[in-house]
Amino acid sequence: MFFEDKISKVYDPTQVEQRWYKKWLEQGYFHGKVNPERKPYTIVIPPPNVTGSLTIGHVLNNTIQDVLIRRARMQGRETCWVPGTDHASIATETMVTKMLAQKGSDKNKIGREEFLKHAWTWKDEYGSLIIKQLKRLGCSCDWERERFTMDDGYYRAVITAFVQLYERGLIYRGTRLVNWCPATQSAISDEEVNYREVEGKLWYLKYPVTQSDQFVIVATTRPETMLGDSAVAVHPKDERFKHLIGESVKLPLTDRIVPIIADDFVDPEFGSGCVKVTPAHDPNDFQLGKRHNLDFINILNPDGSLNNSVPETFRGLDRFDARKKVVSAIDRKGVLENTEDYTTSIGYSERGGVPVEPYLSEQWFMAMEELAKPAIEAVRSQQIKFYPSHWIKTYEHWMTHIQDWCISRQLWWGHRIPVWYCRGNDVGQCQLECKEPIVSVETPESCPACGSKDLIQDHDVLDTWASSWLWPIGVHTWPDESDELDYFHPTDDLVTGPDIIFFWVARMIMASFEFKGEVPFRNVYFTGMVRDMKGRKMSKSLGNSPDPIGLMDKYGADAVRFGIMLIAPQGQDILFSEERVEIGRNFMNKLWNVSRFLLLSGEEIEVRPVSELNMDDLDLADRWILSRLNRTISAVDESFDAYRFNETAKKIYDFTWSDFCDWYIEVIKSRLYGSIKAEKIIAYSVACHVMKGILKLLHPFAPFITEELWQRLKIDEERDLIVEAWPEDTAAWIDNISEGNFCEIQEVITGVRTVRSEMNIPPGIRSDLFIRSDDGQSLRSNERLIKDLAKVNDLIIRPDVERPSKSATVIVGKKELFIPMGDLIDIENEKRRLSEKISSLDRRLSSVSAKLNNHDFVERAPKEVVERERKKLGDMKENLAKLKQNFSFLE
RNA sequence: GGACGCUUAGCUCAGUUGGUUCAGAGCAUCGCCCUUACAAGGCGGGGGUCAUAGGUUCGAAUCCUAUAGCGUCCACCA
Repeated sequence: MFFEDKISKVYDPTQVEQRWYKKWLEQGYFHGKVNPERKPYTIVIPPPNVTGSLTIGHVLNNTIQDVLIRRARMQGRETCWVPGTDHASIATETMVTKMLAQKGSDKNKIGREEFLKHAWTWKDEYGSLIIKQLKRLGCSCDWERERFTMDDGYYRAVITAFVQLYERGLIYRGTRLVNWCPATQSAISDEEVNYREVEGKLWYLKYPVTQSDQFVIVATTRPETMLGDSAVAVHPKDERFKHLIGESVKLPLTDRIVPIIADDFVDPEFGSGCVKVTPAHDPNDFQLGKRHNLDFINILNPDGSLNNSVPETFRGLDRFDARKKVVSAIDRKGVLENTEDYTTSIGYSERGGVPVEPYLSEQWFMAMEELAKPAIEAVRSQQIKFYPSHWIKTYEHWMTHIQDWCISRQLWWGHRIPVWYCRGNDVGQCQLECKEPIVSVETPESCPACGSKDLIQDHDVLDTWASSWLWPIGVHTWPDESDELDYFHPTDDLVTGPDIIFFWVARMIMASFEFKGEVPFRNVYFTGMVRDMKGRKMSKSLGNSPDPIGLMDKYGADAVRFGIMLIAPQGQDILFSEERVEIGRNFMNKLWNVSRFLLLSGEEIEVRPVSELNMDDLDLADRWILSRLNRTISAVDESFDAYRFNETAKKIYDFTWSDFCDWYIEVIKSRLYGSIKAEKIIAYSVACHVMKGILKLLHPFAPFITEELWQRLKIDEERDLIVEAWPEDTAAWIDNISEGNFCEIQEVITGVRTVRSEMNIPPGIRSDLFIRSDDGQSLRSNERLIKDLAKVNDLIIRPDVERPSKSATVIVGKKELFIPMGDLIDIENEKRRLSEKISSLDRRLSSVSAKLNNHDFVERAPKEVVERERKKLGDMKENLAKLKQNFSFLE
């Protein structure tokens, strides 16, 4: 009877997905234009690194954005989701350097210009991979607006921002102790350092006090830095060492004489109470050095090896080799007092993966305090909302303790700092003025002070985040004003991970205030981290990160999207496994098959819009499902607006599977297969209406399959689903009475099914059903429904029904159901069943009556609650009596 | 050291304002079914003193306090 070729039995996503993505693009549905008639809805993508490929984290993040933008599009907003990629200065440079190394080349050999050529080639080759993958996922980005953080326009934005901040005095150059990554040989920001606990040692060293035979003992985790010591410090009030303050020690190995100083910083309780001070290689010692005017002795080369400031035997050694050699040298000298095991936390370079060095160098910094002020206020005042809100505290803490930001990097791939230095003219005049750097958006032709053309540009590039912090304004036309910029900025929602709250979120807020005078976005949704089932982070080295493309090949993009949305509670980490995607896949298949049913069974049935149906012709089930649909719509809207996507997905899932498929479709089968034309039309029209409502609600989550099914079910004047109107909940369809009546019928059917199942009645065998009920009106008018779904032959509903012999009993509400079973009945089984029911009801009854016997409860609880409990007690007593009576018939 | 989060069925997790519908879902498990959309399915069953101890309340998975375990972030001790 069914034509298998018309619609397959199993949903096959592959060609459906490709076909629809192409069609949507051709129709220009993704592109947003300035349109004063409509309210804009904007998102900017957190630009993935050009070097990257799609991870499960990206799937989660971008699915959420697509869900948001698709719903907004259906709600009639002018949508614009700007995509793009990040040049990822240090990450990309590291990869290109590795690639060169494989070819036997290296960046210093080929020089800056040549290196950048390689980098651009690399970018052109790999940069589009993740973009392709996002398309595969179904992301409805405005691809005509795709940007790259180093394209020409964006470059100009970054440089302009630098110049403006310099002119405001917020960007300055200074010599400071910075986090130095010896692997990439560049400074990095505080945020790019990750601390890890490491098993190390604490070495106690004896430093001889000059002109005395005494020693002071200092403890250190880094003995090699003793080569750069320029003092020993003690606490000023420490009685043990008071007499030594102002004296000096002679450093072993270098024989340098350094003073013993007093400073509150020293904790007398720790170690020996004496601290060696290495101002050029430790942040605390740096402060000490400044306070006490000590020498800053830099002992390291940029690659982490020891330089010429140390005795010859140590020169050129790597810092870790030097440590070993220093330890054995002092041991031989007899000044190694003691060695202890010691766990300490060491900062590692996020990209380089090696321990960072506090390293004295000249860098560019951005003063942050002033920039932070409006940004703090915006979040505090809820002008920007965080979901979940507990991130506010983290944000505020960082913002109120904000440090100046080291923005220069000793790298080549990135935005080269727009600063030039004059090397003086031939005459050699105006040397003084030439010391001022020339900071300019345009490349200067000559020195404004002396006219020399011998200018040299700063070698360094900017931190990646000093470009991506402009993303919301930079992807449009900034620094140029335009209608577009004003129309699409601020954006509505930002979806990102909490791991970049400081790197990116906080800085974007500061940038938009600084350069555009307003917030960059109104809401920030922080996703959780995606982990494996053991709770471990996804990582390449663990091999536990699944390939999203492989998953999409196997299950379809919709299944992947829906599966992950179903398990992504707001702000909670997500334990991912393929099983989740299977749930998505199964649901898509369910959806496919219920549509298949409608398409195949409705071939010759006329469909009418529900609004044109005569209300009086609607069946109880029709009213019920329409009421449920409308409740679902408003529940979906509610959880959507609260950014609770997992809840939203779950509601659609439950309604579709349980209400629509398991009940409504089963219920209407008798009408559809029957011979009354009018009934067919009504049931089928309602079913199609509900189905289309489901497709609309689900479209943001599963765009491909819903569009495909929509096309097959839609009537001519309807548009493509992607731009169809989002469903409105029609309050008029909400029908409490029908819901109550239908629920009663569901209970009767389930009750009968349970008994049949427990009594092992084969499904092929139908039985009669007697219902004793004072109020059987609603049941009687739905006889057919009960008969079909409960496999009943004769249905007798009367207040005075006699209990047939050899029957099983079920109590539903106030009704007694009797199922005559003839010889199939197992009396012992039925006895056990009933007595279990009796004792369980007995237990619940006594708990309710205890409650009602409690004076305080009756006095203090709201009236409705007490009334409810009273009614409950009454019903329970009645039911208990019925059960007991029926039990007695079995004796 | 500071901040935040988590602990509910064998597993993975929902549970928004305390009170019918609060103890739920999926997977797993057990029983019966290839019933003309779907076995990636249908029907039915079993399974939890909601981490622990106190407290608030007539009433707590839900609010408060403490404890334990797990996790994340920030600061950092030479």
